[in-house]
Amino acid sequence: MLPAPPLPSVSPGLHAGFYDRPVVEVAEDLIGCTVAFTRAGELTSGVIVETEAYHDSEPACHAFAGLTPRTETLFGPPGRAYVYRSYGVHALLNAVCEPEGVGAAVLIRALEPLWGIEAMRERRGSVRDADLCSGPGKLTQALGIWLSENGGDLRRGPITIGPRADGWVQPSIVVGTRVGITKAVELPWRFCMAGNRHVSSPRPW
DNA sequence: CATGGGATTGACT
DNA sequence: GTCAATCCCATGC
Repeated sequence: MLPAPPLPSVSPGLHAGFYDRPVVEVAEDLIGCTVAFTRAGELTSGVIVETEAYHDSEPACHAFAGLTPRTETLFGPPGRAYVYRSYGVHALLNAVCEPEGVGAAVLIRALEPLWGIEAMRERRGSVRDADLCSGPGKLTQALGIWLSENGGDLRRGPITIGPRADGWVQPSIVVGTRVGITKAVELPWRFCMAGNRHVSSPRPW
């Protein structure tokens, strides 16, 4: 169960040091935090219910091949948005972690919608509400996040990630292996809010 | 410079 | 369950 939702304003972002830690730790701690984005004056936000960690030491991470034009943001300072195109079709949102010079990020894979649900429905078409943000490509579509947001500061916006709400109760978190990759498939670096209906498939329970 | 492979989704069988 | 869409960019010749 989620606590009462925060006010529908852009909450202050998490402090800079939050992201300057081991990426797997940040991935777990981001569960329950809030992503917000305003496009065309319309605020949409949701609670993070699923994440995955990626690190340049393992081959599933884009940064594994080193610093390239694509991975510039990944190797940059922590607390920025890494947004890239997936399968030529979708935009995927990540939070850059660990010190500058280390290529690491948390992929935001699913949200439980909080505000702007009507705007999400308009952008997503006729899908069940539980599927508005139940996948990494779905949530960027629902919030209206595009590649131009790559490199943005997650504390200042336009995309912000705010802390867990007051009264937040730590839920049980289910750990699993990452989705859709072919390398380093065994690493248990996927984190999901247990039993939450907005977690993407395949569900780890 | 040509090639091929995705951190996915939705439509269809 | 299968499969196409669609494009950035890393890799290799």
